[in-house]
Amino acid sequence: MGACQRGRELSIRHVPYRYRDVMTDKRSQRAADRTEAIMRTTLELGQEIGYAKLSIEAVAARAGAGKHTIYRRWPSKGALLLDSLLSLNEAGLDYPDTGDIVADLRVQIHAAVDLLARPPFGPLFQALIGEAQHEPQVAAALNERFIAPQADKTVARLRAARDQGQLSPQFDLELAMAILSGPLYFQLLITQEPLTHEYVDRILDALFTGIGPTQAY
Amino acid sequence: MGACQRGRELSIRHVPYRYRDVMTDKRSQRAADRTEAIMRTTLELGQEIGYAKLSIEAVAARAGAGKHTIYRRWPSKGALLLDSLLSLNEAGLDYPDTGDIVADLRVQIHAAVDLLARPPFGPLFQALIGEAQHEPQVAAALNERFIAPQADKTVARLRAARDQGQLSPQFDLELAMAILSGPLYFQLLITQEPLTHEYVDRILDALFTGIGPTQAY
DNA sequence: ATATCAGTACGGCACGTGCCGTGTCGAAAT
DNA sequence: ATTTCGACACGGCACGTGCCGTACTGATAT
Repeated sequence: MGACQRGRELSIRHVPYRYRDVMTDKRSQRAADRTEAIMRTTLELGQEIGYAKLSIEAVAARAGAGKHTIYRRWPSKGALLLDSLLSLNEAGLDYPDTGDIVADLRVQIHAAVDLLARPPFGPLFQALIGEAQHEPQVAAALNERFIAPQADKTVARLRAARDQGQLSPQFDLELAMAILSGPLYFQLLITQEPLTHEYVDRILDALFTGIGPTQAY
Repeated sequence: MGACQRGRELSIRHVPYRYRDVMTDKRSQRAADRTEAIMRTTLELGQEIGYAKLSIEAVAARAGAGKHTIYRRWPSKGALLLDSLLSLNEAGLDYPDTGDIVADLRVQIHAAVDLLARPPFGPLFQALIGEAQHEPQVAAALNERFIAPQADKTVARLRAARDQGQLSPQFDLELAMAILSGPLYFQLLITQEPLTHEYVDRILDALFTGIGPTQAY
């Protein structure tokens, strides 16, 4: 604990300033390669033995890296795993706007569910959310870099539908997003029953039968 | 170390522990007292230093108990904390049926939120849900002994309302429970914004404006 | 010459497990 | 009725293990 307490913005990773934007010089390139190798190894090992048994020592050993190299960049196991998971998704997912709000939400949420609740990365995501419950820094980074962007896209799609008159002008976009997402995380984290596309569809059907454009809500 | 190594018979001192003894004889009563003292200490220490820093060694030390006594009864820190938290709520909470489904749900959910998201026990509950993400046994126990009973009460109240004609006969009770509960856990575990009564009310208003008795859903 | 690296060693902490001697109990023997 | 005994859980202690996070080394690359 307590490595690098200096507030470095919202980023969890400790990237020296000179590595920030300039990927052109060879030194930065080397560092980036090592960083990527470490993250790849983290995902490998994590899938093999699970988050609980995953240790930084083991990652360093398999990656052929020194522990110091890892601690230089990440303050905790959670931060390392978060970066590793997000490195696969840096571009983010793009979602359609076909004009059919329910169909588009379905595509969007199905994709999120596949990423979050299915192998190979679902179990690691789930464990990371667990870790966030007693590591505020991990919680903040997870929110900012994964949850919020995903939520923003959902809200944006809902807003477009409202602007097109498919939803009531009083429709509360943020609340609707929470009502759509909540049951999925409830199923994933609390009841821990399988989170299927069919379940997503049932929720969408239930909600949009009741909150269609003709409803006051 | 090797003081008394002579002539010890090979008797097995530690016979497998039978978990639930009959509480009639004094021996069992003493054991129950010890158990309660350990759980009380667990909650004390947990509130002071948080779940992450809570160690079984520290609990044993403060409770004046041996580590063995703890390991004899609980397989993990999570199991110990779960028992400790639930020991306060053994009776469970009773909820009203005034005939007004929305008002009754509000009372019910407000009480659950107060327990789950407010000091003194909210943070510990939250950490325990986190632990459940990488300890399946904790997850199962948490579900069986806290989540499911709470959900059952919500479903029961919804069923009564449906039987009284306040909800459509096609109303899916389980799904509605998940849609009611989900956003709360989403707020608690994912966005980690404050979980207020006002937020609960907004969700209830939003949902029951849309899913009243005249709706097909 | 400078900086980063892998490798290694270290102190610290909590884990989970042995064994010790003690105290309390109920049952059997005296 | 008193004593003796075995069964059992207990607090305490020490052990070996595993991982933590840090510090130092010499090699390597620019």
